[in-house]
Amino acid sequence: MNEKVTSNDVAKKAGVSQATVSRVINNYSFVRESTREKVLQAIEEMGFTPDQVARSLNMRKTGTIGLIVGDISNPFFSETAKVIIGEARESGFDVIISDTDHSDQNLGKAIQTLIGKRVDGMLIGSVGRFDTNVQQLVDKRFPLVMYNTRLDRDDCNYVVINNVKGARVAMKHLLDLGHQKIAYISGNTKYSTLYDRLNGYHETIKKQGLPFRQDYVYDGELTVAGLQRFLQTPWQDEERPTAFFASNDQIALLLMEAALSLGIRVPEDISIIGFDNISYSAKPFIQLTTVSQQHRRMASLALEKLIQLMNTDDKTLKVSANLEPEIIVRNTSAALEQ
Amino acid sequence: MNEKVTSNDVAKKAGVSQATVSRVINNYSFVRESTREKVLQAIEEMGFTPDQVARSLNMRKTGTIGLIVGDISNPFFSETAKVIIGEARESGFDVIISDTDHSDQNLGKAIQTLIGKRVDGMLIGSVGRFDTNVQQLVDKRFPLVMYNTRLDRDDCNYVVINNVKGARVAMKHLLDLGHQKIAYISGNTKYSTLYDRLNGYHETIKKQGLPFRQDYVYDGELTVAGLQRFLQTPWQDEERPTAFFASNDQIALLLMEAALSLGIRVPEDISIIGFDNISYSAKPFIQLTTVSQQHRRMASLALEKLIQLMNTDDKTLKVSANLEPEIIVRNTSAALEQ
DNA sequence: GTGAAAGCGCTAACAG
DNA sequence: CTGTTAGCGCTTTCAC
Repeated sequence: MNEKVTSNDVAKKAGVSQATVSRVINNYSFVRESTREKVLQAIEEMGFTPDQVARSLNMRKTGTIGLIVGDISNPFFSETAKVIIGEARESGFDVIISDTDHSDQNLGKAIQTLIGKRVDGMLIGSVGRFDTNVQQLVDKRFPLVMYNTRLDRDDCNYVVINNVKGARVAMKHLLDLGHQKIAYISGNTKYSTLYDRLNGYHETIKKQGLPFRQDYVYDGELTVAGLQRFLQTPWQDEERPTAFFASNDQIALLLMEAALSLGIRVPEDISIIGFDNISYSAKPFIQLTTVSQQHRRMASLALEKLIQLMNTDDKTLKVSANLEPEIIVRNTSAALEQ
Repeated sequence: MNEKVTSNDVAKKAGVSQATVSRVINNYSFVRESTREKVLQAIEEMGFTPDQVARSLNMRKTGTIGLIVGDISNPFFSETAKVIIGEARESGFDVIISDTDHSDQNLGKAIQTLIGKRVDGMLIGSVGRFDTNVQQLVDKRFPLVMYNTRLDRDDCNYVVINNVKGARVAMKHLLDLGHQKIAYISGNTKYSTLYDRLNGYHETIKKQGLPFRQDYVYDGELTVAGLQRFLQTPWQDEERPTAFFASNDQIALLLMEAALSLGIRVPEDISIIGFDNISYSAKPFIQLTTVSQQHRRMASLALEKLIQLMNTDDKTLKVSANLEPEIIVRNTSAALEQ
């Protein structure tokens, strides 16, 4: 910024050695009060701000963590990011955010630049089950905690909910309301989260002895137009799904849009249940029934675990946590009218 | 990460000097092809990633910019952040995000840590008109571009729309629909954006020869409960506002919630117009009439300007830009029924 | 073309 | 308590 005042300049002005300046900015205890004050005053007068870059270089830590998400404009991620940024700061960390747009290639690049920047640890909210870039990080035992999604291996650190169970809970809710013909809108199953939810759906269908119909599972483009086409599938009347389980709230909202545009009423004509409980789902004009994955708590825990990881030398420490899914019944699901 | 491989290690392995390694990772031209390849191979084999911290230290730049916003979970900011993060990466910058929770004190601290981290520049989306911390940055000619809000002085860099005009446009829309009794829901006027919009409201009221009523302006707590109380103000029937101008979309949504909970229909009973055009406002179950401030374009421009600023030594360069407000008419505003 | 050497601004022993 | 001395891992002259 202005004419680069360094600890050396401060030292000269205060008439002490540069090391002493370093001692006072680091609150080292054994500095005579009078010299401490001299230094402090010089710092004040010269507008000195310690250079964290230099500091990082020989401390081998930067006080920065990397946060990688698939889409920061998705409320799920912006809401978790808020928690992470806030609590990280309280613990003395800044956070660099990378947005991958759900591309594996971008994820790879993001990891590379973050490694280059020597972040002390990473939090990853979107990672494919078999992502090779993240696998390598794990193999290297780089301090890393995944949340929301995780790799398909156990020797890694993550905070997730039991998504199979979450899907089961969602299905049970629909079944309890009398629905039997339940369609599923799948997101990209490269993510464990979405893969597990799909499995929970399948599992429930099977356990209930319901016929499995491939045409009840949508895995096309996640746009209003695509979902409109799905809703307009030429089912026989008695085969038409009466309930739709969307693999997350964003998708559920899209589905609600599609239904609305087609004059299909929710929940009168069809019931809809989502997953995640993003804050918009609670809005009175939406009132989406959904399953909470306690995302703020998840974010908070993930950071807490990461900090543990960064503070230990035990390369074998496991810090994963599992949260419980929780159903939130609102107005988009209703009993099936006979 | 793993056992810290440095350019020195690479140099030894490749049988060249460390300086040469530096030359190849920086794509310096005058390196013999054969030695370049030797080095590249050693880098590959050893899994070497250049230490950007060391690099930053003597290049006096970090390739990192700071982004400060009032609330990253607000879609306006997460959507602009997405643009900024994406385009910054394309230009070789990472971004550290600070979330101030709209507190001036947090803003001050955020600036301090970002300065300490030696970011190459800053983008600030939320700054009070007279904020002293940011004033100091401007005085120092630190590379800084504000967007959305700005300081109340002209010798600073910003990208904003003409908010007075935007408010005028919003008011005109309501007036054209026959509304005369128009209430205004004010946000915190420490922000230029919200200050200007309030002025645009006042100005229009005056120019139209409409009576100015203090009880038409709400500047209480921005919660559903607070807005419910406002809607329940014991106005005489003929004094009851027929239209509400909310100073931004978030607030408009809260107002819609409040109205809904009170059984007040929009737009049948009251018209509502917002400001910002966040993506949720376009959702079919919301369909909020609003004024766009082209926020993605604003973010993109702000970053572009910042990059200009960071690439010049001309400390007097001014890079501000003004965008035009644009009304988006949807379903929350309707002609006044006589 | 390539090596040697001098820092970038700080922290961390090690003396005294 | 405080100064001196090495680096941290790079980039960048300046020679050869």
